[in-house]
Amino acid sequence: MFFMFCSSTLLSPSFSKLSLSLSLFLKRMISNTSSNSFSHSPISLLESCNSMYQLNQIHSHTIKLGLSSNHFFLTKFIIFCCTNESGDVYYARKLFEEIPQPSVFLWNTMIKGYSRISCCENGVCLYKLMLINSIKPDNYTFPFLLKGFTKDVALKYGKVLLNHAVKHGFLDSNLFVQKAFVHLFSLCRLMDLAHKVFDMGDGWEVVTWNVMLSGYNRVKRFEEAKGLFIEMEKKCECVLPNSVTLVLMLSACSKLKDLDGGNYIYYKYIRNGIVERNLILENALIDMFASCGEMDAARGVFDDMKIRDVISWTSIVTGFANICRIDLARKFFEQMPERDNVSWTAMIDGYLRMNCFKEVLLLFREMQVSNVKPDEFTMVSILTACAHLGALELGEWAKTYIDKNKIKNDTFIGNALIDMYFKCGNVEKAREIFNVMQNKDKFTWTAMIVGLANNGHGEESLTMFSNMLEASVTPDEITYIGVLCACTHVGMVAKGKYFFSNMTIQHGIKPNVAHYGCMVDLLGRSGHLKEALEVILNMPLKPNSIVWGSLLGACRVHKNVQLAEMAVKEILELEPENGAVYVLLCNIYAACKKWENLHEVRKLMMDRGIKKTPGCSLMEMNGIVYEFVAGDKSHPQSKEIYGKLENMKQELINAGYSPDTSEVFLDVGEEDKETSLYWHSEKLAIAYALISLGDGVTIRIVKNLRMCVDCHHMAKVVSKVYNRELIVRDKTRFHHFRHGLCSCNNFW
DNA sequence: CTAGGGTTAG
Repeated sequence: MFFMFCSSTLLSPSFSKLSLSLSLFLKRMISNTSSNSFSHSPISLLESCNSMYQLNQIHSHTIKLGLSSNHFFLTKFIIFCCTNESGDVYYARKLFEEIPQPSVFLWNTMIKGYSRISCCENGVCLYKLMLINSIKPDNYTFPFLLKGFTKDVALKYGKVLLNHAVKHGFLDSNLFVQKAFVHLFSLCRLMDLAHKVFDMGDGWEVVTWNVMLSGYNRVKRFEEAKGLFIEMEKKCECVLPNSVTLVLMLSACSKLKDLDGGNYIYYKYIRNGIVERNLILENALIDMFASCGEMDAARGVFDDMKIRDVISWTSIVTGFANICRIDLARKFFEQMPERDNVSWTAMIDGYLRMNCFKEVLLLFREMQVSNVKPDEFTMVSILTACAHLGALELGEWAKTYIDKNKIKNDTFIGNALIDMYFKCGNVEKAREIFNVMQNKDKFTWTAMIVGLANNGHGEESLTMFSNMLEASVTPDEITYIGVLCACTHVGMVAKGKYFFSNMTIQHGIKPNVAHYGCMVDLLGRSGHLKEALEVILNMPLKPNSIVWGSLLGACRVHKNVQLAEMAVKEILELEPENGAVYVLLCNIYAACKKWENLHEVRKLMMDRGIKKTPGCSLMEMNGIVYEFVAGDKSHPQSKEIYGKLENMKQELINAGYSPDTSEVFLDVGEEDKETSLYWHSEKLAIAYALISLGDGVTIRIVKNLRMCVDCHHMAKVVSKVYNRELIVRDKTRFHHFRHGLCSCNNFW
């Protein structure tokens, strides 16, 4: 009735007439509040008000009637403004200020209002004000207050508020208060605290269990989520998992690659229909199977689904990409009815995993054409591809794109940028990014340590490492690989040994095969071949081909045929198809002029039908990446390039370059090896750069194999004769050439 | 309270 009255008030042109009746109505209402004639209860009438506009009407009339400070009305107004969907909390606050001594109830209502509109800082202010006014919080205060907290605010005030709740005795008595704190600590990732509070309560409903599980998932403590779930199952009389619980558990199993756990959930709860299926649950199932590599099972779920969304499809694409079935991933990707940025990024990452960087960039272009906006995940992948291609211009374009399109510049992006700049040889820019990054994680520091080491700044790399420790960031096994790398690249044998032993002593990291590989590399490159061999023979793990490969590389440098033979035999035991190893042995024999042995190996290769994969070099120009393969003539300007090489040769020889063909042999196909017109891929790239790149532009080349002596020598002379800066990144290290100087002093 | 994609080394 009152609602109708209000409505007509709003619509009627003769508002004043009606407003008179309202005044009368209100007066009667007040005089009636204590009477029993509630058949037309004034309270219930007021409560049927449902917009701020209506509330304003009533309020202004109470003012006209001189009832502006009437407690009953103010309270009702505040409740409306704080709890109704359309209520204006700031309006409530003004009214609240007019009440000289508000009750706890009113304080709580105001706090609840701020939580409703997600102004939790205001809620906290009010809570503080409440304490200042000597009002004690009750067991409603905390649930209302905490409800609207964001992660940051929760972190800022969570612990203090917990102390308050303990002090007032709510925490061990009131389930609602406990629940509010479990939610809060789970939200701000303080899972140990959340668990503590959780253990104080008993008989939790399923939602609270779920909050705990999702909290553990959020902080990637999946094992503990599993443990909690097992605990939950023990209490099956009191609480049963629902579909949300199962989704959380499947997600944990997916991240743990725990197929047994995933199957357990599937068979116990899902397959038999104990818990009803829904789209989210089925997608979680697909994801679990897919990340465990069980694509048949994943397909089974996928095929049986009544409704599939873009997430279902993307999970299948990701699953195939993860087991390196890029063809099947692509097939499903093509068949998708719609693709979002996650689908595109998943496909892009599939190619990244296969080291198909050109496909990455092609796909990215396609993505842009189809008008799907990349986000920070996509851009990390693009930057990673640029890093591997040595595509600095493209990488810088990506950075500009990120800035321009306001893509979230998070730690992942920063790390990827640092890595990209280092891999393109731009140390200065990498440092710049590092310096402005506000959140540095272990990846950031590791990228710096590795990047500086690779670019010949070994000392600075080790300084970074001590800065990292000072910043209380815990290094992992990869950080230590970087540290050992730094020692190797500047020949600090003693320091390397020191760090190798310290890694276990200080940080409890057991050296893995790769670390032993680093030690072999460190000792071998610096000429301590016997010691390097001892490391291999005494290591507690089975040496893999990389470890033996390090020794082999060192033998090549220091021309130790005996050890090299031994290493090769070991490697060929492990990888009989590894063409590069045969080639390396041939190179060693060639370097020592042991022609007979060389022919033997050559014959062995022929008999076994081993073919060496051709080396290739990449170079970027104007954002386009060019690929050069040794001896190849497919480039449209091939003639020019070879011409340039021929006339370069004389100029270079005049400037002190003497061609060294000892290592050429096996890089060439059968037909080409007799001709003198054979050129390494990086030489083709250099020649092309000299033809096409303007003066003063740095020539940047990425080579997928080890740079040979001859090319190294030639690059040095090129930088002098043509006054060019040259950066060549090969499989094992960076080579900077400027004015004929090489920053890679202990190249060998 | 619930589902999909990201960074480092060898």
